[in-house]
Amino acid sequence: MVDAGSDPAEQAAFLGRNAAQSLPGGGLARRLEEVAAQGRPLRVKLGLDPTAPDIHLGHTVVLQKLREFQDLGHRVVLIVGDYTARVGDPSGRSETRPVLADAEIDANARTYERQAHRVLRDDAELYELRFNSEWLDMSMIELFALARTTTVAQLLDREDFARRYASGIPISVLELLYPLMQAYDSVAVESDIELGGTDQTFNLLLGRDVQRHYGRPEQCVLTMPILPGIDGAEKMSKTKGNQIGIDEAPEEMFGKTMRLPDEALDVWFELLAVERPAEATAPRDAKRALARGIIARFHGDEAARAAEQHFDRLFVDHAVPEEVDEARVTATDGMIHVPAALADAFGMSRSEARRLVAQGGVRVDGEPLAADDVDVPSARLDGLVVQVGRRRFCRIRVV
RNA sequence: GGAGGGAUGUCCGAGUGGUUAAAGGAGACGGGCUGUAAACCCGUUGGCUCUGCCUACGCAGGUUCGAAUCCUGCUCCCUCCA
Repeated sequence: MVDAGSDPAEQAAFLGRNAAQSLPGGGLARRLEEVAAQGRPLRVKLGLDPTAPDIHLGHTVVLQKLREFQDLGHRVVLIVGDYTARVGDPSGRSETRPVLADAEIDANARTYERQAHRVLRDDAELYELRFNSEWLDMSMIELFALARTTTVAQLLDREDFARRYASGIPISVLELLYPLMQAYDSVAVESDIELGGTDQTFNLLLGRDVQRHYGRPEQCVLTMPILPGIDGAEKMSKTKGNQIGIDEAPEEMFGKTMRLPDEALDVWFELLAVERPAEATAPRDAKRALARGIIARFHGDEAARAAEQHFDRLFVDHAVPEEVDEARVTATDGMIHVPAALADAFGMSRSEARRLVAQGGVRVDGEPLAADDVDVPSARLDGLVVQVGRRRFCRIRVV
């Protein structure tokens, strides 16, 4: 498990080892001592807004940290922001988030909980799930009390708001309210410590102010660095399409990890807490180890091995994968209209299919189709695997 | 309430009556090189029944042989003043 003793100072050092910031300085250790004296575990809060339907590796950095708290016997309070999702966290945003429909939020919330459990321990003593609609669906009077705790100047002090305000990009009052709602979550669940990415620093710290206004003990704040996406540069996010979702197939995870730029290897190893191979290991092999580690966590060792084999088969041996999707296409007078067949098989437009063929990006049995292969005899494709680019495959079945 | 400015393709951003499916960049995709890395080179990037046709520059109308470009109304946004 975790090689940290029960001594508060040791625990604090262990928990803070790969964190970005622990605020206030020394606060975590003090709080650990307090609860130890009271003979209770810490209440460790994490809020997740169910805005995107899937949890990706970026989220797991913080979840993994929560898991470490659990492993030390502390209680995790996971808050699904079903209410705050109706506002949209403006953190790091340069523009207003689109608001989601209720049904969508509910579905996402369920997915989130299920996925979070792939990292967290589902032990009643160590885990508590709350929905913030439970307390945020408050009366105006209560909202007034909350709104009184914070000034506009405080809110506009936040970097992203300040930047938007300065450059004339709209900020809605609703967005201004967001940090207050998140802060109120802390009041409601009596959190001792709240986790989040570094982009959450302001919100997390505001939680302290608001708790103080409500006469509650102020939470400590632990922020984790932001995991870059598979482009190695920008924050991992579904919107940017640079994510690895924890529900993705092992083969996908392996391939995507292998595409990670070398420069990002260190951060990934550290933040995902995957064991690093020896110093001298070549980047390519280190990356393989990283990929195996990631897959082993979510799919198990066996899947990790299989994924690596699959990868070798495809990209080292340049062979066709064992299992490929099959598409049924119709032939007319024994001829197949290639753009139509490709469009159906790969979910692209016919124009796109034409372009790819013209560029030599479509292969059948390793042989590229020629630009004038628009209508071909069905025998040329029937039962064969068509490859588009380097990693898209589909078997064509004429019906 | 008043005055002014803005809305262009996935995104950013040119274009202010005529070879404009719309410069340029980013991203993405395909090819080459490779370690499915980076860097680099080449190409593509609205749709279709594809040497042509259709649809596109916030929405709806109008002027014109011809509009993303001009006019009218509407929607949304920004700035300043009250």
